[in-house]
Amino acid sequence: MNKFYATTAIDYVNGAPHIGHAYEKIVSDVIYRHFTQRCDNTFMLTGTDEHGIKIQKTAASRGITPKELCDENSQQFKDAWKALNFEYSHFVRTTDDYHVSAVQKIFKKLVEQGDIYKNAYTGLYCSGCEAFLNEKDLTEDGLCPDHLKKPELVSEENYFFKLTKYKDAIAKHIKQNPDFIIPAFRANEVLNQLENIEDISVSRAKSNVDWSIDVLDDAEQGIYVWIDALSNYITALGYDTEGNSDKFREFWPANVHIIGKDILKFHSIYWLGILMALDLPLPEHIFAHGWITIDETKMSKSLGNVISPTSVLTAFELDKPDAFRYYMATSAPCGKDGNYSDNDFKEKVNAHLANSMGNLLNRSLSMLVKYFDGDIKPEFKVESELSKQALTTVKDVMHHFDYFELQEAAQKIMELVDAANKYITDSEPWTLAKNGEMDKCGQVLTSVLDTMCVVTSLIYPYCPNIAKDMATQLSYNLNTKLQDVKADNLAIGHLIDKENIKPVFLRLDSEFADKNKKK
RNA sequence: CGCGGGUUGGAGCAGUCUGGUAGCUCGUCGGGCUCAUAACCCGAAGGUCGUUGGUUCAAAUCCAGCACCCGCAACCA
Repeated sequence: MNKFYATTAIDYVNGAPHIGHAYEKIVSDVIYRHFTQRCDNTFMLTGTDEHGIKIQKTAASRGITPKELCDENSQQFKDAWKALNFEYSHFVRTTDDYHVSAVQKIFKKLVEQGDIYKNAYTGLYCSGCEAFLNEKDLTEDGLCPDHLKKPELVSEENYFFKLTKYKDAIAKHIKQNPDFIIPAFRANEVLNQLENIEDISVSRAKSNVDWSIDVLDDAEQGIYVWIDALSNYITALGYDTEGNSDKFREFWPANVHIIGKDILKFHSIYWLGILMALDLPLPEHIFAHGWITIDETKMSKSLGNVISPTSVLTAFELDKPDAFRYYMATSAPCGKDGNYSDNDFKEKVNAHLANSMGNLLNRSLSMLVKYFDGDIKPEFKVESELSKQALTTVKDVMHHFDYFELQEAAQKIMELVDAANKYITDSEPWTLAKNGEMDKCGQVLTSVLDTMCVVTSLIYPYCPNIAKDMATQLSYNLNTKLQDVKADNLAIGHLIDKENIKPVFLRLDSEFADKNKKK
C-alpha cells in the first residue's frame, strides 16, 4: 500500500463543534497518522457542510448572512481541530468556489446521461417547518408535532436521482466485499435499508431553500445535500467531469470514509450510487464509528450535557491533547459507542500513559545513566524475548489498524509495555549492577530501551507529542516506517545525560501536575 | 410476529462459531521490590456467566421458550 486517502464526515456548521465531532476527528487523525507510518503518499480530508434550510434560518434569526454564519462556525471547527492536533491535508467547505462549480457540473452530467430526472413531488408541507413532513411524524390528529398546524398537500417539481437503477449493483458490492462496511455487523442493516430504497430527491425549490448551490440551466432549483455534500470527497481532490486533476488520479478511490453510524446509509447506498453513475471507482472501506456518551448518557442539548471539544483539556489544564486523544481513541471497541467520564479519563490515562508507559521510559533511562553514564555499549546488544515480542506487537498493531480497531491496537501496545515492566522487575538490573554483572545489566536495559523505541512509534498516532518527547530522549527517528522498525533501534554510544531525562506524561493528580496547574 | 445486537465478579469488556479447570483492563485489599512519575512486580477477595427447560458423561458455550436493555428502520457527530 503506497498511498492512503482518508476522509472524515464534513460537519454541518449550524452550531459549534462538540465532543462528538471531536471524537470522529481524533479517531480519523489516529488512523491517518498510523498510515503515514506505512505509506509514502497520504491525504486526509475534512471540512464543513454549509448549505441548507437550517443554516439559512439560523443566519436569518441572527440577522447575518448564511455565509457569515458559515465563516464564523467553520472557523470554530478549524480552531478545535488545531487544539486537538488533528492534522488534515485539506479542509473543504461546500461553499468553496471549486466545490460549487464541480458539484454543478456533476449534477449537469447526471441530468444529461439520464441518471437525474425531474418529477413532481407531492407531500405534506408545513409552513412553520418550511419542510415536507412524513405522515408517520404527524400527531394523531394529523398535525405537525412542532407547530401543531395542519400541513398542506403541496406539489413541487424536484430533480430525482435514479438510485433504484443501482440498487442491485450496490447490494452486490456490499455482499461481495465483506470488508467494505466496517464494522461488519452494520452491513446487514444497510442491506435491509437497501430493500426499501427509492429514487432520492436531489434538489429543492429555490423558493423554499435559497441557500444552496444553483442547478445550472434551472433557476428555480437548488442542489440538495446528497450531491452537494457527498461529492466533497472527490471535489476536494480537484475532480472535474471534464478532466481529472493529478491529485484525484493519485488518491482516488478513498481507502476509507470515516463517518458516524447515523450517516452510514448515505455513504454506503447514496454515495455508491452516485459514484457508479459517474463511473468512478468505489472507496475501499466505509468505517462507521459509534457515538460518545457522557457519563453513560446520550449527549443532547435538552439535557444540557453537551461538552465542547476542548473542555476536557481546559478542565484538566492540559497543554497537549495527547491524553484526551488516547482516551477518546481507545474508548470503544471498533464501531461501538464509547463513553466519557472525568473519573474514568483520569484513571485510564494515569494508569496507561503515566504509570505504565511514561514511568517505564523514566526508570530504564535513569538506570542507564546511573550505571553506565547513559552509554549504550556494543556488548549490550543481544536478542531477547522482549525484543521478539516488540516485533510481534508491531505486526499485531498494523493488523488491527487494517480494520480500524484502535482500542484493540492500543491494548497490544500496552501489553508490550507491561511485558517490559515485568521484564525489568524479573531481571532486577539493580541487583546485577550490585553484583558487578555489568554486561548483563546493560543488556537488560538496552533491550528495554530498544523496545521503548518500538513503543514510541506505535503510540505516536494516539499521542504525537508524547511520542516526540520519547523519541528525543531515545534519539530515535520517529519517521521510521513501521515495516522498517527493528528490534535493534538504539545507536551504540552515548544516549542521554541525567538532566535530559524528563517525564513524558505526568499523573493528572501528581504534585508536578498540580504545580503545573498553578502556572 | 420488521431486521439485528446484547444480558459474564464494584465498573467496562473478552470468551460463545470449533461444549471440557471462567479470563482481561480499571478499581479494592495484602505482600514484594527499590531503578522510577506515591511508580513497578506478585498474590488475594469478589461471578450459581439474565431466566426457565432441553440435548450431553460434561453447557457461559448447542437447542427451545421467557424477561429486560439497545441499534437500525426516521437529515442526531
